[in-house]
Amino acid sequence: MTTSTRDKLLAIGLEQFSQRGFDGVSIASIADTLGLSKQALLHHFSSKEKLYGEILARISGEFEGRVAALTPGSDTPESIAALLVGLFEDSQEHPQQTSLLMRELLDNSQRAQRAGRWFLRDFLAGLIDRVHALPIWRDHPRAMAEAAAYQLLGAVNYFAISTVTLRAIFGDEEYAAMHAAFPGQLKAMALATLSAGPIMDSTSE
Amino acid sequence: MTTSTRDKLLAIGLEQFSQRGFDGVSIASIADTLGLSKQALLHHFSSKEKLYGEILARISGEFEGRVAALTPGSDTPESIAALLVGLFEDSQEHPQQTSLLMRELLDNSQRAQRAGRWFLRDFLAGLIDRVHALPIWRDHPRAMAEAAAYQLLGAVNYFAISTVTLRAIFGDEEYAAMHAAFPGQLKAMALATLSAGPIMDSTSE
DNA sequence: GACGCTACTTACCGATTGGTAAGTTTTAGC
DNA sequence: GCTAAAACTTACCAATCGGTAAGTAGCGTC
Repeated sequence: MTTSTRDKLLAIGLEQFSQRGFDGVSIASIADTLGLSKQALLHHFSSKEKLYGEILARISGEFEGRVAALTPGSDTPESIAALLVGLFEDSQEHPQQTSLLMRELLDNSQRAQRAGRWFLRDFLAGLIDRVHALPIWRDHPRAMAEAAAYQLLGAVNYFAISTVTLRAIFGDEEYAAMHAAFPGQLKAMALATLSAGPIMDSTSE
Repeated sequence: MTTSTRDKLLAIGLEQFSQRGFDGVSIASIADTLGLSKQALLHHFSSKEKLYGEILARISGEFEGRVAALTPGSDTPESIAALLVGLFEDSQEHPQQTSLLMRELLDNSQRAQRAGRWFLRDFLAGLIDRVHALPIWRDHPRAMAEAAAYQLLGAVNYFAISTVTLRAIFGDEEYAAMHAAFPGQLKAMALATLSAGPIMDSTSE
């Protein structure tokens, strides 16, 4: 059960980057946590960007892997709702990864555009495909399935990064109750939305 | 229509902080954009934290003000759905503010906890109250209304910060279609969720 | 036991950071 | 038109940033 220094650096990097962001963390801080000099870190990763890039590549890989594992064959509102609940559980098990990906979303105009790395792309396309393949959605514009899928995704991810704030606002007990109610409500919302199908809104903006 | 230097600094600070975060922006960069020295900035705001704090205080104030203005009297699923659509439109009109508040949510364990500033608190409590006051929700635990309200809020805010990424993934046309479909789908999802009421889920985790 | 490789260390670098000190220009009030 | 405050400037500072250079300690291999 000996973890390599390299892996420890990746783990601590994820922890610190997820909490304070790329610019908020110095490589010296990461190395210090392990009792190493920052040059020890630079020995394993030639630059700060490389370290961050590898952390990001790993978690987007894990993310896609977990999502692929969750995917069953048939497509019903129930199966997609179950996938979203699975996604919620994932986000709770890996809060640091969820936070880092959210930061990446906020920073996208700079880092990801340059790196050409869009971790969301394949996953999102798959999710939307499955919604759009449902009988009720099939004959309407794909954009409606996109909007609905992204709304459901947002419901999950926004909650996942709000733990600290919600605990502070509501207190531990109330937060625990909210957390317990979340998957059931999520399932209900997903089912209601997906079963109802797209709505041609008459009130335009 | 002469804007004071102070206000210009606040505006540019918001722009830059929302894009690159607190640690990603130097006060020199903000001052430079106005063609001023960084000490000119420090003349108006005694420190970087003070500048950031005032930006945050202003937008959370504006945010609460706009929400308060949106609030009608009666409470129906329709009125709450309309409020959420209004919130969506707000988030599109003020993307920088939405991004900064999202960053604040991610950083909460450090900055806001120290400052004791919880911009979400009153707004969230109000939103939840209104959901929980609906006849279908009234007799069930408040935690269920909390979960549902936060899910709907997440659907709005997550989309609002994803503009750059979604444009890059889907292209401008597809994004425009998705954007156009969003408010209608949001309204549908809110209506379906709020009208259905809380669901006592039999499948526990 | 010289070899090379991996895993580090100390020493150092220029650039940038937030912030202080002290002065100068501009504006407004009387 | 003197005065004082407000709005700046240049000069400077210690600390920290990411990164380079040049080692050194340990370790298996032949």
